[in-house]
Amino acid sequence: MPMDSRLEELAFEAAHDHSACVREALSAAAAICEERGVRLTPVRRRVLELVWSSHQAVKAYDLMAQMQGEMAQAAKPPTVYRALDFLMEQGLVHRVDSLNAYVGCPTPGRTHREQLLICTECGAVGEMEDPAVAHALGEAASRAGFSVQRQTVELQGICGACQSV
Amino acid sequence: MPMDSRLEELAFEAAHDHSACVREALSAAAAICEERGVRLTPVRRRVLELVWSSHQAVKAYDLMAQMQGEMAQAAKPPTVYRALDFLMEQGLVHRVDSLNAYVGCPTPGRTHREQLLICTECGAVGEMEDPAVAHALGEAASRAGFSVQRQTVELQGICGACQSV
DNA sequence: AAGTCGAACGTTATATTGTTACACTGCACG
DNA sequence: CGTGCAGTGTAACAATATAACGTTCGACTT
Repeated sequence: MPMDSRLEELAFEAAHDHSACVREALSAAAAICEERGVRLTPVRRRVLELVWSSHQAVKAYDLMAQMQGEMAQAAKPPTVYRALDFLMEQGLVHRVDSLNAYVGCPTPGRTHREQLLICTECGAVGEMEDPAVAHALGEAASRAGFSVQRQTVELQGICGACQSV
Repeated sequence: MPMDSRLEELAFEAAHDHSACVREALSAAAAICEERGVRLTPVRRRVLELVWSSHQAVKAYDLMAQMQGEMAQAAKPPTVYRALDFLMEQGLVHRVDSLNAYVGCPTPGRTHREQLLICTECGAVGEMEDPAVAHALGEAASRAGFSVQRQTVELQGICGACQSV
């Protein structure tokens, strides 16, 4: 089994080697930043690592709390928000609007119009990019005379793993 | 022309008799609450009226500011949030997650899975309920083994009126 | 008529989330 | 060497939302 790219299917798999997810996300991020000539600084890298500490969406202030003590000084809000802004610009992290929280992108490196799946039971956040959804949204919007720039699609429900409990 | 139900098409129409929108929204709300045996109290009615003061999404604290002086005492956060919670439960108002703001529902009275259209130019928020979108989302989610309970679909872009400027 | 109950609202305080403004540092580049 | 700029540190604050508890008032019971 190759090491890459089942990342997007793992969010709802109860037991998996999550440390591999983190390693893969960090190394993909490093490669992407390298290629783009932007800097994955220690602060940014640490925030990304903490966002990836689980498949659940993470709150900005929880990141701050976890970074207390490990930086020279305590991490203040701007530090964390700036890192998150950078990571979102690079497509490495998504903001989950319905939760005011942040989740690592399992398929960074290409821009996409993802749809998020949020399990209300276990809190895990998965991601899909369904062409039929994209197409239907585009069609419907254009019938309404509306030109779409960005989209927020978040489905709340129960993931497969939680259904079979 | 009947008085009812073009409400959902008016959000992006530059010039229309908006006072008619407000009247219609309020009378529909009164009828719905009557029928359901729930109370559209003065506070709730006033909040709904203010939410409908335009087709743009309204911030909770702006509602409070507008209600200063007109209530016996100043409107405090719980007053406004409770009214908004009630109006959302009754499907009279939607929360726009990507804006932390609230907008009147143009087609209350039936529950639905709406998709919001948010114009980044004029700020107007329209709403559609496209069966193909609903179907595509349902299909894609169920292929992912995910059982959907609620959905947040918000498209940011430019409305027809703003495109033709 | 008096008692009781619950929904709605008022009040105070606080929690949570995010931004502004400005200072400092260190490295890339001339 | 300067000089500029990206990144970070710091302090203050703004914006959004909730918790906890008290008060009012009308419907219903007795």
